[in-house]
Amino acid sequence: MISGAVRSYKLLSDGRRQIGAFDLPGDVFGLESGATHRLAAEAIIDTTVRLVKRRSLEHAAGSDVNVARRLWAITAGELRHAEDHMLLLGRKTAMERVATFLMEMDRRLTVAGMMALPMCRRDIGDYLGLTLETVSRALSQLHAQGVLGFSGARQIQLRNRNRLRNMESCE
Amino acid sequence: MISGAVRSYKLLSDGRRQIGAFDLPGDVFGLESGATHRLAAEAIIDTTVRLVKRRSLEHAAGSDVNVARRLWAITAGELRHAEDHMLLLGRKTAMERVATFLMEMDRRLTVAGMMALPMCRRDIGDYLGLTLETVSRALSQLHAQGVLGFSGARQIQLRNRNRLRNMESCE
DNA sequence: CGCCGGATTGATCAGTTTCAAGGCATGTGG
DNA sequence: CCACATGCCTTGAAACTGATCAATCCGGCG
Repeated sequence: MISGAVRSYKLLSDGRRQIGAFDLPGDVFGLESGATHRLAAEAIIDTTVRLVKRRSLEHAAGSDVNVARRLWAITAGELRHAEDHMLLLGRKTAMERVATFLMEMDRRLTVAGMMALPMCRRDIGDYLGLTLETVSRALSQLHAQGVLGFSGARQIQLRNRNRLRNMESCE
Repeated sequence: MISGAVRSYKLLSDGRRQIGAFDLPGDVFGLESGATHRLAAEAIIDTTVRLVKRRSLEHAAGSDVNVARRLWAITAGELRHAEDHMLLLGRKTAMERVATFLMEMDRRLTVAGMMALPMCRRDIGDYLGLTLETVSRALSQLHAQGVLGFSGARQIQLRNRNRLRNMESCE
């Protein structure tokens, strides 16, 4: 992916949604070993992606061991993320989830001390297995504690990363 | 894996546990593309596994394209399972989780109409992001409804798979 | 027979969701 | 330039689901 932001998700028949990952510039997504699509993907904001045909990938993987290794490594990286995320969804509290989310996004998209979130509160909730209200309340609480500052709802500055790291409840 | 049953899990520092997968005979587990271990794995019952050295795998993958493809496919299969499980953990109700669990185990270990669960209620809870009490209550309720029968707490016979499939709340 | 770990069941509690109201920014048309 | 509509976000109160705490129960085994 070149620029923008994408959400990859699954839906239940009644509309409940679980976002499995947010894809940001530099990420590879939609990669598949088998035949069928696993997750739906949508751009959240204006997005530019680089398309690679399955055919040409298979060809390259078949002829070059390093390409094959690289493809495997990408899938393994996604699996690692999914395993971390299962721990979050199954066992963390709402505040721990939001803290973990902020640390992840800080790592991936903070520039010059500011983090510009491309997604709305509902998307964050569907990523963390929470409602948008619970996400909003957690962010408000962190703001009240001085852990973060806002410049508009989606422009966030982390003021106390240590505090946040403690709230994450890591392995 | 030859025989037995294994649980693969992650722990939080305070002991909360999330089981990412149960591995049963025929499954490959512990496969890794990078260097480090991602999940801890423990046998639940007496278990026999076939060990393969990382070194020899890497060698085989480097020289044989089909082996490389197969390794990638195994990791991709684990990713697919993790994505389904994130949907369960993030968005399904307790009863839907238990129903999904029963359908999965039915597929993987029912023989002659009986399913012999190798894991205790706590393990099931830690797999489904629930407490052991909630799992027990859901199973009791299904028993009362005639959806399943017990012969001892871990010997289960599914009597109404259609009903169970409806409770699963699939995609 | 009596012990022991695992399982069930009951009562209460707490965290998150749900429902509802209102606020704030952005954009559009008069 | 202002009035107003719209989408997103915040906040409050009530309701609910699943967690916690606690008491048995059951089955296998020494």
